[in-house]
Amino acid sequence: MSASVTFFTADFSAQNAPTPADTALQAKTGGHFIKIACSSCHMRELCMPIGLDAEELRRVDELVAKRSTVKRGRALFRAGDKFTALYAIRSGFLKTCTSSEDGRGQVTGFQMAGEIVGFDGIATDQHTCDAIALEDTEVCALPFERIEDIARQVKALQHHVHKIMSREIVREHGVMLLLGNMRAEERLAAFLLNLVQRLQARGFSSADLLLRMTRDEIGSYLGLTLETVSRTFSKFADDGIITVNQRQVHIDNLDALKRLVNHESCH
Amino acid sequence: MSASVTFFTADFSAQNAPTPADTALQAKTGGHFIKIACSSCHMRELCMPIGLDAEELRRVDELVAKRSTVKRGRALFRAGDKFTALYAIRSGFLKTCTSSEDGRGQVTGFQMAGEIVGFDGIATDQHTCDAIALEDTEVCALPFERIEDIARQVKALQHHVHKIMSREIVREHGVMLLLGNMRAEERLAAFLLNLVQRLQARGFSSADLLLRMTRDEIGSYLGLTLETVSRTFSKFADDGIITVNQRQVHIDNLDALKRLVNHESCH
DNA sequence: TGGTTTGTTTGACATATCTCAAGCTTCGTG
DNA sequence: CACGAAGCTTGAGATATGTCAAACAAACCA
Repeated sequence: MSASVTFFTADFSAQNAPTPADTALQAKTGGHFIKIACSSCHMRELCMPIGLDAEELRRVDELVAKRSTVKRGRALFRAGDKFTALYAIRSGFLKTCTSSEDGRGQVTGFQMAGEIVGFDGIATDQHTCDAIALEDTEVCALPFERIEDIARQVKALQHHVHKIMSREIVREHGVMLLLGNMRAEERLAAFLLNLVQRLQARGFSSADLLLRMTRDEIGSYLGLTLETVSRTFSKFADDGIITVNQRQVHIDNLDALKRLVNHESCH
Repeated sequence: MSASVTFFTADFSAQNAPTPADTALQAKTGGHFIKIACSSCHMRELCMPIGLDAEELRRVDELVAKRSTVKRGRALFRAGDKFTALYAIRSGFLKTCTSSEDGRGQVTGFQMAGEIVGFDGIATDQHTCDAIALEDTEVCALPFERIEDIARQVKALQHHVHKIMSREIVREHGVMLLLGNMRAEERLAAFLLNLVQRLQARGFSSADLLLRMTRDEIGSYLGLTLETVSRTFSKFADDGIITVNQRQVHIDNLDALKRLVNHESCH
């Protein structure tokens, strides 16, 4: 993955007609000029550094180059692509996955609105993983050179970028712990808890979730086969912990899930 | 882990007597004033951004606050400690490890000279993992606020910091792939190859290596038990791929190791 | 120097998860 | 609407790795 953390995104207000002075804040998308401004994005509280003054806000608003839509199944970028920008997810859902020379693949993360992808590309100026849309997804391209330019002027933005990358590193530590130490039930429980927690932070129900990914993709992320994922879902359902209807999952017993992750059940 | 990538470190030249003008470049360590300057560190090519002009070099030299030694078995920092600085490893060897609430631990990385640890702390201003010295280790403390201040002035340093954090993210993707997809032999082969590759970049033999960590620590990093690690070492030795004498490992057949990682042998 | 601790190796056995296979459901498309 | 493809579930059996145990080696310390 490249990031699964909140940042800043750009807002789309159809009623805002462009003016000549807006040039720096505009982007042509699908034949329409749209105003792009992080400061008015509804994802703002989730993503922006706080405490910016007016001047700083103005600068940060210049971050977004353009907004675009990635159709379900299509790639936002692929391993090997030249790295030019980070992408803030405005809506939708992505997975990021690496693959090794011999063809093994690994889903490294799932990203949702308010999160940023693309950090993997900075190291070598080339992306090292694919970012694939699991549903139609709107993203704002943030040219990385522009991010660096503005970060040199706006201290809060600079620190924000560092925090986000650090969070991504910490997140991956958590995944390593999961992959290295947990058993199938614990992994799936941790996965579900992480998803609902992130959805809840975005105002969604903390008990209902619609999985955007296949059992295979969950398995890849968790280091399990799709069959084990499926069986574990069934087991949780039998135990009355969740109700599963295809990709629709309802959490009936949150505490039981938490206990599973904390190892309090078995052994 | 916090980082396993090269950065900048400070050099220690005992013959350099301090002058009053040196104040900003000095640190008191063990009662002796020592001159600390990244620009003259023997790890420089490994770690510093290149192409700095004289003025930029001067600024970057102000990064290091102090140099200190961490005795084998002692912690450089621990999860929960307040985050104030990154640490450049001048010599020695570290491991970083996280642990979950229920007491499970996971070694997230091994770091050697020329690499930086501590990035995990930026996100929350607290470290989230322990950094433990596996042998007596010299580190340079780089106060993070100072890094950010100078990065705002020196573009090359700013980009360097971003690259290093990105590299760490990419490295962890690799570990995730290893933990999620590989079998014991492949994991250990990948581990050994990674170690010799990094040692080789530091001028050491590409065939001989002295493991600084226990079988248990290797196992934790690779998501295996120490017994499996031990057995796999024995298997490699039986197959004539390596020669093992305690922690001294000689690689007899590098290609065989590479083939193992690339899955070309089994299945 | 000897005794204790820590780390390593190896064996026997248990088991969680994988593999292979079949049947079923849902979704997309012509 | 029907067909095919893709995704999901479940079962039976195989196996890689974990667990437990014992013996050994090395390192450390009094």
